[in-house]
Amino acid sequence: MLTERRAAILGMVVNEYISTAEPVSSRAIVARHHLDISTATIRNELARLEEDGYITQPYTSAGRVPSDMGYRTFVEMLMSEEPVEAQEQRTIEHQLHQVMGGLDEWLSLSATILAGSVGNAAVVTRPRAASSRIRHAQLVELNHDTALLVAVMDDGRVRQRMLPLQSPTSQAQLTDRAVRLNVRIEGADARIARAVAAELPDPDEAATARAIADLIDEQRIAEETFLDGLNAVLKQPEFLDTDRMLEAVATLQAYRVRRVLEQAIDAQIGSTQVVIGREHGDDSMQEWSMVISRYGDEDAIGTVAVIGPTRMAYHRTIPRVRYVARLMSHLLHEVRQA
Amino acid sequence: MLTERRAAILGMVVNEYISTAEPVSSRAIVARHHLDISTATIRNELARLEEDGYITQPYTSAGRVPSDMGYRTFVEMLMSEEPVEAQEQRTIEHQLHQVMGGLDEWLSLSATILAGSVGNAAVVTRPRAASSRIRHAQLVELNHDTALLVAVMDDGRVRQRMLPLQSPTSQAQLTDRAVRLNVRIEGADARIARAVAAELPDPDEAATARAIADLIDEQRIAEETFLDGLNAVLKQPEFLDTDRMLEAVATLQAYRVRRVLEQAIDAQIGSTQVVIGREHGDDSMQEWSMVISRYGDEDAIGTVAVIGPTRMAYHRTIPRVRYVARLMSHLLHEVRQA
DNA sequence: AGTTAGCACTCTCGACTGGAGAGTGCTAAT
DNA sequence: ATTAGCACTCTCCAGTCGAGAGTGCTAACT
Repeated sequence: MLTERRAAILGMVVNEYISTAEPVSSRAIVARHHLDISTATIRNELARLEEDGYITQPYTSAGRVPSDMGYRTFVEMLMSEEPVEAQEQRTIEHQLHQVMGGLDEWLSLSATILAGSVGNAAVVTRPRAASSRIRHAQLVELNHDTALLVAVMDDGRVRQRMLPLQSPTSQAQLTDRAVRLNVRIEGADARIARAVAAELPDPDEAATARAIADLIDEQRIAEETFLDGLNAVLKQPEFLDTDRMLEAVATLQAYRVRRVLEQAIDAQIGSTQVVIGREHGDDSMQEWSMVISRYGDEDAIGTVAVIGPTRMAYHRTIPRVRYVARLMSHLLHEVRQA
Repeated sequence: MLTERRAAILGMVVNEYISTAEPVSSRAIVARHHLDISTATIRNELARLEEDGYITQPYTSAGRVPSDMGYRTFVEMLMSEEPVEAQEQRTIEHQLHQVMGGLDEWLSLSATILAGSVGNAAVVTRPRAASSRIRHAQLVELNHDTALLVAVMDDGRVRQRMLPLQSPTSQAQLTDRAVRLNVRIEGADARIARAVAAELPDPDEAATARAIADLIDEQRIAEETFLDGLNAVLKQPEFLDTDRMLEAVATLQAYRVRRVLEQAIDAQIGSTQVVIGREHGDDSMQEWSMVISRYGDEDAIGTVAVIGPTRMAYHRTIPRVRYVARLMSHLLHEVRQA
């Protein structure tokens, strides 16, 4: 049973370990919090906490280190979130409004800002439309047997693909074809676009419509990720031997991270999910935690996440991830409102 | 004076050091090449080479390590390039033809392939048009006071930017405006686009033309880089303490690399440039070498480069960089031919 | 002249050792 | 239930030592 006092002590252990990265001793706890109980009492409680699996010792007679379960309890019951100060909010919003370039730049910048704010790596994925629709298509002549198909999607993103031409076609003819197609296909999702393609008598037009349908599908699936803050993570004391550092670089650049993001796909927008150490299925993620949040709306959903060692400042990270996710929902909304 | 024998010995030292990463001893040289002269003779020659600055000793009575000048001499006079085997060429071309996505995917994939092929990090930059021209512009309604301006450039790339509208404008009106503008502006570079803007009576149309001119400029300047192979470099023995590893990560992610690429801007297309250690102006690049090649044609030029420790397999890297650059020139040509 | 055997000398590197110090668990008293 | 006291464990660091690798120099040899 986790008595109130034991819970309090667990909280102190986690807090202390998060800030010092050193196993926490009974003496450190008493000294730091000016407690009126003795170190021996603390030691008894620590023994119980260890028995119950909340903390472990790296070796006999060293201080205590939180286990995954310890962190989990901390996150769910013990921690008090550190709000994002108005000052910091202004800084972040300001940086984010600097760039009026395009979606990708926003996303990349968001990852950078978030990573900087929490001192760990951050990942942002492109919003993926639940059901993507096309807003507008255009055909541009590239050479005598190829055209470029450019499609603007309803979330403001642009996709392109080369389109082989059966017969030489002038730019004027291409523009004409695009105009005709737009009338029929505007606002269509992939399924409707295919249906339209099937009805079109002209084979070239039909091929174009099918290509558009493909683009819509790709749009729905392609989930590019923007990662930043590698340097920041690698400076954490958990990686101060080379093997671990190499492993860390490999882990962060691998697909695994993406897979975890996909696992969290059922999370609610607005809510923030925390995955700690072994809670990832993946062995190579044992020593990592992720704080994940979704952004967007019913139609298009992306992911913001922070990745770092399990010894992570959850009480700072969680509100910051949530804040950035909310900000990005707003940004996305600004672009998408038709 | 660099006698013939001394040059040969220098070559052996460099080769040996490149493959073992250990200071090269007189005995190792004799043993490896079954020479008919004694280690003492080699030692005398090594002493002369050191006197002349081609090699150094990490500490008294250790083996010899090439200096920057030693590598330079090796690259220019001693090395024999290892050609890219037909088999490897096929593999690379095959991988590169897998993706028919878009320019960016090609570039990113090229960096990955090159990095894998030489076991070091690789950087590829987007081709930058010497003078960029627009091929086609399109306006798409986003909401009542914003439109999306989409411009297809003559190298097939697409740039976009949001365009504030003075007064509510329908999609039909926007399309109409785009058609009118295209007539005047197709094939224009930034300067011409500005001239057209100045002549247009309608303020909205003029604003659009100016925005197009800005996009053309951005296109010319924006030089996005694709980096891959971080893991590969970090596995090199020169980084097996954490400080150096961290430094390496920082160096590779910093702008410095980009600056060096810009320095090499006057290089001929087709030629390959090697910058070794202190030859970079930058102190933080002391221990790095780059093999740089340009690709493209008179109109649009990009850069391919490999970055690694000065102890780099130049004889393998140089032909591979050259080969990939040539390949990318072809690819670019395929897209650009109008 | 250039080459080479022989040898003393230098420097690194890994293994080993021996406290010092931090921290615990246990026992017995409060 | 709490606590003082103490023996015990384990890490970490600094110092030491010897083995080994490699050189430079000298003197003899071709």
